[in-house]
Amino acid sequence: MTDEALAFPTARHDHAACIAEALDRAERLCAERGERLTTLRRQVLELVWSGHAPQGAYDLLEQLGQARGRVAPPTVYRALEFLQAQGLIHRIESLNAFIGCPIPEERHSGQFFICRLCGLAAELDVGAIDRAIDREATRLGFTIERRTVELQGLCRACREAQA
Amino acid sequence: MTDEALAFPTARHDHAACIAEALDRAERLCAERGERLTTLRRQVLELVWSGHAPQGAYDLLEQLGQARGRVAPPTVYRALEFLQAQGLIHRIESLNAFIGCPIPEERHSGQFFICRLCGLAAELDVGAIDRAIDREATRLGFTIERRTVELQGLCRACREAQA
DNA sequence: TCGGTCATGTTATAAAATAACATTTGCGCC
DNA sequence: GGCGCAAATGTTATTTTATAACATGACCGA
Ligand SMILES: [Zn+2]
Ligand SMILES: [Zn+2]
Ligand SMILES: [Zn+2]
Ligand SMILES: [Zn+2]
Repeated sequence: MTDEALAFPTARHDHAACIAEALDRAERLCAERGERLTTLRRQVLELVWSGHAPQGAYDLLEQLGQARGRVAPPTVYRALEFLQAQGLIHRIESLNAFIGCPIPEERHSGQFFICRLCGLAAELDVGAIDRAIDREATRLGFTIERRTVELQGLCRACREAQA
Repeated sequence: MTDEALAFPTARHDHAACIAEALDRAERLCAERGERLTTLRRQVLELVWSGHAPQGAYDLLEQLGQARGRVAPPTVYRALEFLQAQGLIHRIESLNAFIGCPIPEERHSGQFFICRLCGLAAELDVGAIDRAIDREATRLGFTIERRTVELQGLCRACREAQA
């Protein structure tokens, strides 16, 4: 993150700072809420934040295995469930994968732009998109509880590299 | 469908007509395109259209097993792949399920409003939503290839029944 | 330090999807 | 009609993703 939260992650930004900031915010948030960000949960969050590309649960599982020996699926899934409940990560439905949330303080669903070449994903929270959806829901009499907005394609860098 | 295409399916509409129309349009479309809507594919499409709730691949597999004995997963998945390629069905990512498309003639992604109580799903193609997303993509320099917009919650009927 | 709750470990299994190869079917061509 | 190819389906095995159920351990207040 570090300032480019809610934009497409640039190729060369200080990602160590992203990770550090994400972990700090997670600590603060959990403290405020009286929730326990245990070592395991913190490790999983750190792994999710290892890049700006969504991470699969079994990738995380394997990486986690390096840090601690032998880890079973429920270990990772439970941590992911906690992190999701706290709004610290989002699940990308179209990829069966997870990504860190740059603005965990506010509850939201976000819109995800995901590049199929470099794998990077940008989370945005564009009011205009939400409002267009809300208007339609109102017209239908539909009460929205959960939103999934995922756009896949090519990011600017990858499209330019293509040509 | 039968007229209420792109609206929330009403509790008591002539669903037999929906199915018949969907199958007719599929026949016509495939004929136009020189594609083969085989018996198997037609059966799977009919099963997907058995209601307006998204159907899981293994549900379809089981139902298909009634018509023909012993069916293996690839059989159903291949039919679903074909139907998707022809735009006759959409995959609902957040449910790992499939639903019939009411307007298969036009290529589109659609927005899905899915009720968590009755399970019904409405496909809409709201220009305002697409445009709001497109504007953001342009701003980012992102080229969209595939859209996933799924809203889950309560339909009007279920919300009213709740109260 | 006791007792309860929440977190994690462990084992097994369910659910969803695909790979790889064999067989059959449909269809144009002779 | 019979031949040969390509597409569709069958078959078997396996991969990937996710959860159920129960055991053990850590933390925290009384
Ligand atoms: Zn970063
Ligand atoms: Zn977010
Ligand atoms: Zn109907
Ligand atoms: Zn559609």
